[in-house]
Amino acid sequence: MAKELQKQYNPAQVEDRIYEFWEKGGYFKATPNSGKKPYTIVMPPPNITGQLHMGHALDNTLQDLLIRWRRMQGYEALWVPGTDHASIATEAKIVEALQKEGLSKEALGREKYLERAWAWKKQYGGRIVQQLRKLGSSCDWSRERFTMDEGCSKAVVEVFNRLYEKGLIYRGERIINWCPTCHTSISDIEVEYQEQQGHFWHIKYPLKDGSGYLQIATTRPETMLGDTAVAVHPEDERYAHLIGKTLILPLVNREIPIIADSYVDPQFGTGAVKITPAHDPNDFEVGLRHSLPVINVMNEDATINENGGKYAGLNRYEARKQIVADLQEQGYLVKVEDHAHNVGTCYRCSDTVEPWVSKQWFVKMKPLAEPAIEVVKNGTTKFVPERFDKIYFHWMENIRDWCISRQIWWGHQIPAWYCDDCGEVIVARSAPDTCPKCGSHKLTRDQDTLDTWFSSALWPFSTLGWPENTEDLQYFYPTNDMVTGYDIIFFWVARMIFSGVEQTGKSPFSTVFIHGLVRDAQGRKMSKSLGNGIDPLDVIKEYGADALRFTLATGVSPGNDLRFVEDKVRAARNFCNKIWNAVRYVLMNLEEGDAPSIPDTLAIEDKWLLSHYNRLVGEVTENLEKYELGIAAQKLYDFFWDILCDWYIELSKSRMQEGGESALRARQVLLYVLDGSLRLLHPFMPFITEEVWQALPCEGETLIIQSWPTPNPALDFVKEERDFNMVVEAIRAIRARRAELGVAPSKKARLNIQTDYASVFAQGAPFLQRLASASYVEIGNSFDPAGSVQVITDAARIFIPMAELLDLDKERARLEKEKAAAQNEIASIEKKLQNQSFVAKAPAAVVEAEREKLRKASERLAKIEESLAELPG
RNA sequence: GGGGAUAUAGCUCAGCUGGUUAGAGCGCACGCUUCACAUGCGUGAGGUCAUGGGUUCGAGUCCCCUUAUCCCCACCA
Repeated sequence: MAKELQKQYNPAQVEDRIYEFWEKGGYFKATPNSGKKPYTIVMPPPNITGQLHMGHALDNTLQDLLIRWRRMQGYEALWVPGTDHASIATEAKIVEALQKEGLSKEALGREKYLERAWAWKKQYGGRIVQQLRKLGSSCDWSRERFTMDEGCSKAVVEVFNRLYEKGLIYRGERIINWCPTCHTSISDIEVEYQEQQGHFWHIKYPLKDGSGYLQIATTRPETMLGDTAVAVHPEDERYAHLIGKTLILPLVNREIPIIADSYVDPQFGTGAVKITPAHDPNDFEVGLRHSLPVINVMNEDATINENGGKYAGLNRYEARKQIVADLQEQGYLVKVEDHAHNVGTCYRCSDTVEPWVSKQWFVKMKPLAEPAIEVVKNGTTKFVPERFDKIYFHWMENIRDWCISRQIWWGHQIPAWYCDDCGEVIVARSAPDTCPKCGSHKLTRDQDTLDTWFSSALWPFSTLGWPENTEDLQYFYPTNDMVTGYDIIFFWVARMIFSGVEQTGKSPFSTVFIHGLVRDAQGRKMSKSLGNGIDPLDVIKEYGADALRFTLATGVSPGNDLRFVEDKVRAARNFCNKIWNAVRYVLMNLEEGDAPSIPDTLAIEDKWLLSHYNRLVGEVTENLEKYELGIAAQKLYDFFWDILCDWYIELSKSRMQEGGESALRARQVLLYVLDGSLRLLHPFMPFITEEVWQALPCEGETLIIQSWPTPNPALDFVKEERDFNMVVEAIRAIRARRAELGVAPSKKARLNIQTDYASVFAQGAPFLQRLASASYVEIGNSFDPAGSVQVITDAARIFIPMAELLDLDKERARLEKEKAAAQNEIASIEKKLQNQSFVAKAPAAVVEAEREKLRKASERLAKIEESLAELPG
């Protein structure tokens, strides 16, 4: 960079080159048993179907920030990257691609289909991984994994077998959520409920003995084809005499009993509920309690099957229409009401999900949930922010069995075989060739695959080599931080915790750092259908990856959503430019042999800067430890821009011009503070800090592995910091006064300073000249106020001889105003200090701070009064 | 039905375990071709910290009520 010295930072010329430098240099690689303490993050694997979106950008920025920080702190920092096969989403894409060629997966056959799928994965699976590099993600790519690679697949088979052996996986005919479009079962959490405007149909079912009717109400009349009972509440007096009697199901003419079950709410509807065990989860339960037959009336594509008699073949909506029409015609329909109700939809395709009875595999959750609750209760694993543990507990405590089988082909095929001869079920780690029960060789493997989250649940340890007891696993597991969005706590985090605890005996991570969703400027969720998504790659192209990262990391408080506002990115880009130019300034003044160091002799402003810097080091580190990344970033920004650039660099200019020892020392201090600041900024903005750091005469080849600064008590120059603040305050006050009077900055003026801190102001004199337009600075005990504009600070009275601008009346009015303000301040502090309980109960430091404030305000007031008294006229 | 979040300057948001004269960026006004940066510099205007109570020597910060917006869970057919 030194040669070019462009005025503006151009990220496009830097980022790819720096990334390659790091990757080729092997700086992202972690080595087990290096003698350092391990620090591990396992990346939430993005779907191979996906493209990088803002959510990924946020998630990975936070992870990279933590990894880079810990790496610099001297940990053996490992960030494991990888991708997820995303069973349903990927299958949908492949099927779609096949359709375009006029093919179907059935026509192709499973084997050929899977070949196509793998080819597809090969072609697109690397895309998002490349995009992650653009962000600056410093993952150990040599350890990149895929949920369907050999190792992860082995882990899946192992876990399935273990759980089966323990009786925690079972196969059964249950009611599940069926998506007719995706053509598979989905788990309870994959169903999203949407409120829809529907109807409430009141239908009368005739009693078999001809003594009348029982009226029921339903939102889904088509399911009556599968009714096997009508239920009433056992204590409902209206219906007590009917319990045990038989009804004739209209249209179908099936005889069904009237049963009593407390599930029925007598207040709701008619107080009588049609029971369809095959098509409603609650009815299914009722059916079990009363041993009712289960009559499935639907096909996989949600058309009515042969059990639906004349309605067979109709889709669910046509069937509903027809049935309602027939009921009306035959006089069974009593009335129709409007009724808003929630309809379950598929979280992938949004089609209406059908509760449907079928044979599926399930994980028994209760025994797994208990220890998983325990590790969060006892603090082994913590949520940041804490409030998410409540959500976690609530879900875990009310968990139902997990349906894990999916009727699709892309994924981990279930390691279960069925004997064609005796029907024996064999779950095994590898394909068996004989049936252990009957000896038959005719075995057929289960056609289903596992829920994609089944393999994701094992991700923190399967990626480290489990079930083998690898070096990586021993050293890096359990991992430290899991960084993910709150939307995925149930799908993933909870399942990783119970899987980790069950399989490895350890919770997979100590902290779950939860972030929110990235929304658009109006606060709407970014989505394809709204077309309001902002492509992070576009942002990187326009503003640079560092600007994007800084934007995402600042103003983000844990767990809260954040709005993506382009103005913020622009501000971050400007900050990059500020860093660039600060370094450029130093390089322009650099002389042979300069290096970062703390000279033995320090000027007051050097100490002022170093003291600020030293405090920053401590605070930023503390903020990061508490996951307050946004606060840390804000502090770095303020320090760099305000303290370092606006003040120190400006102050240093006089010294640079003078040259000599003083200039040398200024350069050393500047280099020292820049070196440290760039280290602190590196996790937030890795590219520019690396680029610029390498151009500085700092020791070492690359910033990425430099040590993280630690506070140095020798740099706490409390007195000098306070003293120099008097000069800063004076400069500000003079500038303000001049601006108020409309004096052009180019118009220099003499400053006569009356102060009790003569030596401090003597040291500050050159700065008053440079930064407060002083032509000459004189420090003395008293000055003739005549013809002078006055500026009063806590520490000084400053006389600016500008007779032509002096309006005595205005001057007096202004001084009176300042006097009143000072008096008010003093009064309020005195009131506090006179309050005995304040002095007694407040911490000593707080009381002392109040006294200090009072002292300063009093000094100022005295000066104002003096000025007023001296005012001529 | 249950739980949670948010409400601070025109806009977007900080404000950690209670003690600041309540902050930042953008925007706005005024002034600057100051030899790192106009993606800049200086100065300034702008806030009853949603309402009402309470705890406390002291509350934007803790507790309760109310209002508004948003989210999650449950899913009475």
